[in-house]
Formats: sequence, C-alpha cells, structure tokens
Amino acid sequence: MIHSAPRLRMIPVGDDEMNNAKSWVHIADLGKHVGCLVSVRGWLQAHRSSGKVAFLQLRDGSGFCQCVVAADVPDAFAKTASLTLESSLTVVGEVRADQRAPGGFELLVRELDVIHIAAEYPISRKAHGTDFLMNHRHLWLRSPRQTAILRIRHRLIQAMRAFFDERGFTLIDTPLLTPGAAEGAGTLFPVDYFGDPVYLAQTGQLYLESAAMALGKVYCFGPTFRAEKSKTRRHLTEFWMLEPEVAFAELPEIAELAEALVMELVTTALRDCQAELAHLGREVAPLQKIALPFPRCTYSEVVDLLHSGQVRSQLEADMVAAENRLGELRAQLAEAEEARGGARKQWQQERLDQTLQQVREEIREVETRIRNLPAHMESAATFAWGQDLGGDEETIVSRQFDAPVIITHYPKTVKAFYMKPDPQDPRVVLNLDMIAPEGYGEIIGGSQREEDEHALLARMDEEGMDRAAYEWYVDLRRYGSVPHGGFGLGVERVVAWICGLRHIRETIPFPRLMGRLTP
RNA sequence: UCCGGCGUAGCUCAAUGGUAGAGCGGGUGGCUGUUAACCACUAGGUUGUAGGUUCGAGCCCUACCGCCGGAGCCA
Repeated sequence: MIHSAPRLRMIPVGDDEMNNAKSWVHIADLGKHVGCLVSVRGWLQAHRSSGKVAFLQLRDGSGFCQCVVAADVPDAFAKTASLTLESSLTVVGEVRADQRAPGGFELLVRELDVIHIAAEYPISRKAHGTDFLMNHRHLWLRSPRQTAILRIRHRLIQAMRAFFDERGFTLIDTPLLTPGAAEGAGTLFPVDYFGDPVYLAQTGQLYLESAAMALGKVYCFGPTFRAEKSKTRRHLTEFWMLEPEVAFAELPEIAELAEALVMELVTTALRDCQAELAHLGREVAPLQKIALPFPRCTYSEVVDLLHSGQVRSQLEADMVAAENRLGELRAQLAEAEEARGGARKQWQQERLDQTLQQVREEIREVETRIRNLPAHMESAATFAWGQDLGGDEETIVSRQFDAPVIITHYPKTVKAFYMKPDPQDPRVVLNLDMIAPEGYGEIIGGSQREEDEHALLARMDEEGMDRAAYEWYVDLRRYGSVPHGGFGLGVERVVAWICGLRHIRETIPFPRLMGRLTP
C-alpha cells in the first residue's frame, strides 16, 4: 500500500501540534501507530450508537476500523447523529489497542469531518437476492466478500503474468476486432465496422501463433467474447483469457507448461490470500492436496471409464446420497418451520428464517440433481466414441482425482481445424483440456498446432472454410514452419474454483451475462 | 432454443380459496463498550402484467414479461 509515509510524523497524544496533524494513515497500518494521533479517511460501513458513545466502522480500502466517538467530544459526537451508511468522512483520533474492537485496534476520535452524507444506501447488512445485488453491482463491490474476491483475482492475474514473464515469454496484445470467421460464427458478437460486419474476438490464438514465430515464447491476456446462449453458473459472455503460445513445443511440453501454471496459481493463493480465502469460507484442504504432476488420461480412456461399472456404481451411490440428503433437508425444514412458530425472540426468528431460506435453496438444488442424475447415467453408459465430452462427463472424470486432470487426444471431428492430428492415430488430435476439481469444469483448452501447409489446407477445406480469409495464417506454414502449440486459460473459472464460488458472476467486477449488461 | 423453479412493503421472506403480516432498512425517542447492538413507538402495498374460474383469488387455470437454475455449446 502506498501512502504518504515519507512525510508521516507520529505525534504523541498531548502534543501542542496535535491540531495540525495531517498524517494520513491507512487502516491496515494502524497497528504501527498505537498511542499516536492519526487521521483516517474512508466510508462508513456500519454504525451503532448509545446515548453517550457512538461506534463507527470505517472502510478505507486497506481494511476496516472501529472508531469510537464519546459524547465528551461534543462536536464530533453531534455529527455522528447525521451519518448514514456509506457516508464518506475523515477522522482524527488516538490509536488504541482494544480486545473489544474488531481487528484489535480502534480509533478514539478527537475530530470528525463529514465529506459527504450518503443517500439511503440500498444494500443492507442483511441478506439480498442475486437479482437485486446484480442490479446494484456498482455498490455491491464495496462488500467485504466482493473485495476479497477482487483481491484474489488481482493476485492470481499478477501470478499468471509473472509466471510467463519469468520464463522468457513476451506479452503480445492481440486484436479484439476480427474479420468474419468461418469457425463458429454463430457464437461471435457482430459489430458494425464502418458498414462492414466484423466480430469481437473469441481468441487471440491465430495472431499469437504469428508472434510465436517472431519471438519464440509469447502470451496474450485480454477479454474475449462468446455469444453462446448459455445461462449457467460457469458462463460469461465477456471473460478474460490467458493464452501462451510456444514455438518448437509439442503436446507433452504444452501439458507441462499448463500444469506448472495452474500449480503456481494454487500455491500463490494458498500462500498470499489466506485471509481472503478464509473470509469466503473456502475450504483449503482440496487445494492443499494438489501436487505435480497432474493426472493425465486420453479421451479413449475417458470413454472406457464412462462405460465402466465404477462410474455406474458411483452415480448410483450419488443418487442414493442425494435422496438421503433430500430426506434430511425436508425433516430439517419441518423442524425449522415448527421452531419458527414457537420462537419468541426476534433474533431467534431471524436466525430461523435464514435457516429456512438456506434449507429451501438446498432442497431445490438437490431436487435438480436428482432430476438430472438418470440422464447423467444414461449419457455416461451410452456415450459413443466420437462425441464431445459434456459438462457431466467432465465432472465424472474429475471426481476420480484430487487434482486437475488433463485429458488429451480428442477425436478430431469435435475439435478445431488447426489442431494437429496424432501421427500414431489420425482419428484424434494432439490437444489437451484441463478439468478443474470439485465440478468447476474446463479451465484450460489447448493443442499442438498443425504446422504442415497442405494438411492445414485440407482440414480447412473439410470444414468448408474460406481459404482467402486465412492466407496470412497459412503463410506461417510457408516460411520456416515449426512444431508449436499453446493453450487458453479461462481466468474467471480459475478464480471461481480457487475461491470456491458457486457462481462465476462474482469473479469479475462487472459481469456480462446472457440477458444482463448493466451496470 | 428446450426443461424446471420463483415473482407479495425499499430489502429478505410469511400468509388452508375467506380482514395482506414479520424482521431488516427509513423516521421519532431512550440507553456510556457496541460487534448483523438493544428497547419502545411510527410510516410504508394496484401481491410482475393481462385475461379466466369462483359468492369470494396473493393462492386455482391460460398467456405474456422478468429473474434464477439446468441442458445444449463452451473457457
């Protein structure tokens, strides 16, 4: 944290210069100034008052601090009466260590200046629904849970870039406006470009391959856009992707790079974001179990697994477990409803109401799972070689392991034209997907690229693609073509997984989802 | 696009087809150590929209709108 440290003077209480104190201190640093008079500025996050003492909880972005205003400081005390939630203010006071203060330190206020009295703040300290919170995303960001997520996101992005910078990669910014592409045009957002239709990029890869031929090891980090009409907890229409591309690298090397990156992210979070993960209630044991190398299997092995009795009995066990859970929850619901009727105290009622809501929500979830499980069993048992793996299949596979799992060698028919077929078995390509544990889905997709001009052109023809539009891309195979490959990592999915979030919408400051563009 | 769920006060939620309620938040007053403070009082409603069934609809039926979750597709 940067503050005016060089000019900071710690002024002992009672010093005549007290009133000239302009030593702004960040709340995170209060512990260094116990017994001194300091100034703090921030927003009022919570307040309580008795007749003769008021407690103000101030947030300044670095932390939270309880400010105590006693009635024997009449000027300041009078001002506390007008304060509303999220009002901005500055206070001057003495830092004290006190067990009763959240965080262990508090400020005994001498002066209080109001910067702005906030209008009635829509977000209370009580529970809100997601629609309401999403409509107030610009304010929701101020809540401790959201700031914790944003800090973890920041730290992980820092670690991603450091990972590649330290390995000699060069950052390449790829264009976001791209000409009409044959590949998956239905999932691209069209943009009017001086009268011509162009599209928002869904990957920087083709451009990155060009740059890899110039610089050897490159990566891009930027937003990508998918117009898929997906309304699930794993999808955004605008999300950030980290894509490395490496010249002379073949599939095994790409896989090693991918697992080293993800391992580094997990290690970073566990080391540097303990407080934030704790605040989110993230159980860290599953993250701590992760170690290199990550398990690997081929698509064909996954198909065999899906057909196995192992998976069948696991899904049957899931069904029994879900039904048992549902029974438990219904009993819990009935019990809580009865207790609710008999509850006298308000706080008891409130607590029970909250329990009721949680139980009802989980019941809906378990019911959904029970509805879907027969379909999962059916699709696993009848899964035919050549189909693409769906989210259900991925989840089934990932549950066999404690770490992210790398699946390679998919049928070429379900993968992109630029992926290189396996010389040992041309039905499959040299690709990799990495599936996160705990049902968070695919976090990485990548491959070794086809480096032969004629093979690439043949694949483009098969896909019915316009050769002219990709002349420049094919050129890379005409001037010193080399084996190369890379992958893309979905930043938000990684953040959601590491934070243990139920929904991806909280991983990005202003999520763009199907049907939601504001704020 | 398909399947399921939900829509009641500013917010979170109650309410057998029979007088629409509570808590929080707001307002007023009280309280010298609060931790989602507490206590008392108070204001606050076209039950998403439009039809229908019924003596009577927040509740039942139909359509539409909105939101949530899931499938497909993907990172």
